[in-house]
Amino acid sequence: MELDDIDRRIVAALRADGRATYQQIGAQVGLSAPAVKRRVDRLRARGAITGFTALVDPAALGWRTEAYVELFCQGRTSPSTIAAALAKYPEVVDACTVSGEADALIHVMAEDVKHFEQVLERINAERFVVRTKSVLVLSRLLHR
Amino acid sequence: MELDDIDRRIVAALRADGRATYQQIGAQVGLSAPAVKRRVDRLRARGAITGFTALVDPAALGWRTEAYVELFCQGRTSPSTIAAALAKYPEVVDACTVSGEADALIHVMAEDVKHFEQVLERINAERFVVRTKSVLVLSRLLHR
DNA sequence: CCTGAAAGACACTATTT
DNA sequence: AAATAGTGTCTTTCAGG
Repeated sequence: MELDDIDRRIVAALRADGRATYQQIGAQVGLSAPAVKRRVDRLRARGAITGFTALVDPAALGWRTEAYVELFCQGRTSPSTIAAALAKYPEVVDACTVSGEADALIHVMAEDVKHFEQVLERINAERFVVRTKSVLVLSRLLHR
Repeated sequence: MELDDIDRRIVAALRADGRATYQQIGAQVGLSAPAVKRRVDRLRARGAITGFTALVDPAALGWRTEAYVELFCQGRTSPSTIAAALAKYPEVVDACTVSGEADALIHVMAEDVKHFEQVLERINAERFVVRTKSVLVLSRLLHR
C-alpha cells in the first residue's frame, strides 16, 4: 500500500480538479493518458481514492445552519452502536470518537436553527446518549 | 439563486459520482447531455457547485492523526485575522467561528501526534491566540 | 429552455517495446 | 510498467423548435 511520487502527484491533481482528464493529469506528471488511468484504477482498487464528488455551497442547497455537537454516552457504549444510530440522520455529516470528556464529536448540517433543534432533540433521545453540548457555526473561515 | 428540482437532482448525482458523464446524469434526470452540461455550467457560474474533487483515504496519504482544536483569542480578534493566520497552515483543513466560549473551532490533519503537536505549538504562538483546547480523533464513525 | 446532429476530444483496450 | 494505435464513447458547439 505504498504510493510513489507520481501517485501522490496524480492524487494532488485529482483533489484540485476531480474532473481533470487523464491527458491533463498525464501532462502534469509526465505520463501518457493510459498510464495515468491505470494508476488511478489501482489507487481506487487499493482504497487510496474512495470516490469523486462535487463540492457544493451548502447555502445554495438551503443548508444554512451548521453545528458541532459533543456526545456524552452511557457507561461503555460501543463506537459501532453510536455509528449505527447516527447513520440514520442525514443531517449528521461527520462523526468520530474523540479523546477527552466527550465520547463522540459530530458535525451537523441543517436547514435552519429550528431544524437543527429538532435533530438535536432526536439525538438526545437516543437510549445511549446522556447529554450533548453544541456549538453553532457562526462563519466559515476556511475549508479545504 | 434558486435551484429547481432538476438542478437538485443533478447536484445529487454529481455528489454521488463527481465523474459521472453528462449522458449518465441526463438519463437519471430525464434530460439530454447538452442540457445537463448547460445546467452544470450555470450551477458552477452561480457558485452552487464550487468544484470537483477526489475523495482520498487520509491514512493512504500518511495523514494518520486528526484533531479538533478550540481557539480562544484575545479581546476582539477579527475573524479575518484568524482566517489569514490559519490559512498558512496546510494542516488546518477546516476552520469556523463558533458560538460559546471558544472563538473558533479548527480541524487539523497531521501525519502523527508529533507532527500535530508541532502545528499546535505554532498556532498557540500566534499573537492573538490566548489558549487552545484539543480533542484527538480516535476513530471515524461516519463521513459524508 | 430544450432536443438533435455533427465535429472534435477523450477514454479504453490491445499490442508492442 | 509505459508508449502507441485504433475503436468507441463522450463532450461541446451549433442549428432549430
